[in-house]
Amino acid sequence: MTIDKTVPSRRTTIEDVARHAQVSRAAVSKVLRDAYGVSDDMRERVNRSIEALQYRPLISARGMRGRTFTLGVAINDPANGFITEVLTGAASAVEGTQFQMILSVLDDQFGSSYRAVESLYDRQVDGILAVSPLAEPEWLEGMARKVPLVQLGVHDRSAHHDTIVGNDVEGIRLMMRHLMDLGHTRIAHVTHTDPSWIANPNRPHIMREHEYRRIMAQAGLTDEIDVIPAMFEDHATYLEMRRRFAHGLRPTAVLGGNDDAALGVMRAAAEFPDLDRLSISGYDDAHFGGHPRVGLTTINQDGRQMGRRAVQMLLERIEGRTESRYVEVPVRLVTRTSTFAPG
Amino acid sequence: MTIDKTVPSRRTTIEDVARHAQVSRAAVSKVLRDAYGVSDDMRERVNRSIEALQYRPLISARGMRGRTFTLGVAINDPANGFITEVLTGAASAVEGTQFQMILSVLDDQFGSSYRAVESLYDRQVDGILAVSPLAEPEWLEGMARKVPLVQLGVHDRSAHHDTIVGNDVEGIRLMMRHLMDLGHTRIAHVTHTDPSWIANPNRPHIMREHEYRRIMAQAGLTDEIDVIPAMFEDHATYLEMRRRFAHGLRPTAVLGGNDDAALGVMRAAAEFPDLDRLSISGYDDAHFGGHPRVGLTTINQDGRQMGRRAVQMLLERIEGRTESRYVEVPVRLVTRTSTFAPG
DNA sequence: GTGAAAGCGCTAACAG
DNA sequence: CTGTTAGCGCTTTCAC
Repeated sequence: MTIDKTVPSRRTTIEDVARHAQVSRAAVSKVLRDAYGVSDDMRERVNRSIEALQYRPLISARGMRGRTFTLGVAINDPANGFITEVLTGAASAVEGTQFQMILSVLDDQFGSSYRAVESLYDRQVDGILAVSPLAEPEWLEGMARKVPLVQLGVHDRSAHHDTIVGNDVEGIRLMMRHLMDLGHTRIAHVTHTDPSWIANPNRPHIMREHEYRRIMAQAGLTDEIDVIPAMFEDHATYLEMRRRFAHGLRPTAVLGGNDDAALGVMRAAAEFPDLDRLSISGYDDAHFGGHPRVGLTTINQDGRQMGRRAVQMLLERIEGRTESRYVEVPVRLVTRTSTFAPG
Repeated sequence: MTIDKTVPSRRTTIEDVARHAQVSRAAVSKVLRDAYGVSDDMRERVNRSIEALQYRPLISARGMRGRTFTLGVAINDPANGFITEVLTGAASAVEGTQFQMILSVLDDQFGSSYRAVESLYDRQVDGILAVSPLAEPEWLEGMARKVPLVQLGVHDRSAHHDTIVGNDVEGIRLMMRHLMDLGHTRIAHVTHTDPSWIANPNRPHIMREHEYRRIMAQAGLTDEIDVIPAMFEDHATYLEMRRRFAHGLRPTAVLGGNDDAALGVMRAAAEFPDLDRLSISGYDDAHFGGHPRVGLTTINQDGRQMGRRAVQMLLERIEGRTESRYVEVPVRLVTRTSTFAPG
């Protein structure tokens, strides 16, 4: 066992730096914040001391007076491919700024984002990015009055927060046209219908389902409408689809409410060889669907770009913008086929 | 535009609650912390006021004196399948406790975990879970002296932090035996060799590579040893493998240093039809490899379980345990084949 | 069983 | 240009 040298039991504080540099605490604080009114000589002395003492400001203490330089991102499911894309984009936008990003994951049994978002608020973040929050619009607006907030995914406008969404109606339109052009009429739609979820017509999956129903009806296929309830998660979808396939259900195409759902359909379909010609498509264009063996046809809404833009908007709000913005990003159809390679 | 009712410009504080309940601030604080010395009557009065005022304690202020009830998890890449598994497990272990989990993502160009971990420390978390941290062991040990810490992935022991790892040596052994039993001799290994990474022989990928080399040599296949450098990320692996395949490199089996690398190999292989019989295997058993169309043979080390155990160990440390623990979880070979289903 | 008061590390007036 | 000082909201002795 080696000897413990330099065990700093007490954290280095601004006071220590001030003493070391022979200046006042206020002076150190000013250097830290790049505030007005410090001589070059002083700045250098202070910086040297900061370096020497390995000083790092305590965010909690900072937060009690001013900013924490922290952006909070609330997400529902870290395993979801689209969310991963958003996070990657968000992280790239934060990089190089003085802000640090922290994530809070939805963690309660009620399937709501309240705790995840509140927990960020309690931690004094300077701004919140709520990714497809499971919360009442009014509640979110209330939060937005207290802290700069950008909401991603849900088509709710507010004068108090910004919103960035994909064009879900257009996305479903593109996909349905594609499937119908291929000659499909028995098109089923897998979506999330958990009743514990917030009933909000502006949530993307509700908009997608709505548009699916509308297009089917308009094409005279009302009788073929088949909305399959499953979680937005491939295992639950797999179980539900397997049950249905086993009961003889035979759509010619299944449109997943998101890519994970589509993957679950594939899992189930793999167990029914007579389903060889089933068309399976998804929504979101998460990374995984692009794998050559999967070759998922889907709708791209550029999650990375959305995450990046969202953070930019949030930073603008933190810097003082008050008029609210509503951004709808374009979507495009991505058609793929699976390339099989054994091994 | 609706009228803004109830815009609480100032946050509700413990002072407000005390006034509302007609007690002292200290009394409220005690109720909050379930501390000793409060009458039932008082507790109820206070709780009613907390409810009525929708009071939520400010974590920053709490942190300045006591705990923040926050667990910080530092990760390198949110898109990595194994990390996702670990997070899922960690989240399940945090659920139901009074702690809240926040994540910090590696975000610097230098490919080091210093900022991610320090940022958690600066935010006064009560404990840190460092997932495969890219940091000098001594540095991490220094952090561990200041805050309860559990390290997951790297085979470094310390008297100051706990460690939980998979049995990487055994994992590679299982996989190599499997491949050799299938008759393979031209087995290549894809791994991460970025020189900017911390050179630590205890990092899992280094241990895996080492064991791969050892087994090849022992089998008299020294000349066949082929370590392919690529990032642990499927795109980079794809590019490197495509280049190699195009140059005529034809191993009969490729062992990916992790699943993502294996997926990248598959992507590249899909472009070379004459590679039909190439055996591709991975390591980690991330969710995606189990998809029937992918059917990746890999080594399972139960990331969820690891994440769950890691959080449990961290909570124990926070509660006062000081003797350090080193846990190695078992691994097992998972063989799969891809089931093709067009669509 | 209860409350007054000190202080955590920092920022922001405000004096000098 | 620099230093003094008053808090931010909470927890924690320590009297009562």
